[in-house]
Amino acid sequence: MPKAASGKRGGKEIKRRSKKDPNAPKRGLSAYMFFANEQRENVREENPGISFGQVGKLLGERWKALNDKQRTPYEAKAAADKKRYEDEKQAYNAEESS
DNA sequence: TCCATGATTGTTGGG
DNA sequence: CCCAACAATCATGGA
Repeated sequence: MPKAASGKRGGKEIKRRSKKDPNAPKRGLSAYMFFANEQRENVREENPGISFGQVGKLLGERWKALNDKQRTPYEAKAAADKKRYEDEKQAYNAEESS
């Protein structure tokens, strides 16, 4: 029964679905997004010519290689971005009432 | 009330 | 143009 295993996010069958809502209040970015934004340059700089597969995986590895304190700045960004989403959500809620 | 799921975010690089 | 691993997220809804 491939239906998630309770607490843990079960699988990895993720497939982005364009938009399903009218104004689609997109969520905020994730800490990893901000981390990638900065590391992408660094990682790619140390590995010039590597494909995304290498960068992507490598990126994720060092992402966790950081300490919670190091992720803080990224998480902070994610939190700020989330707020951004809240705003969209509000507009979405307001507009929703036709 | 609680859980789970879905939708989304961004990187690179290529078919 | 879209997807692919990588990670987080976290708000919403369905029971």
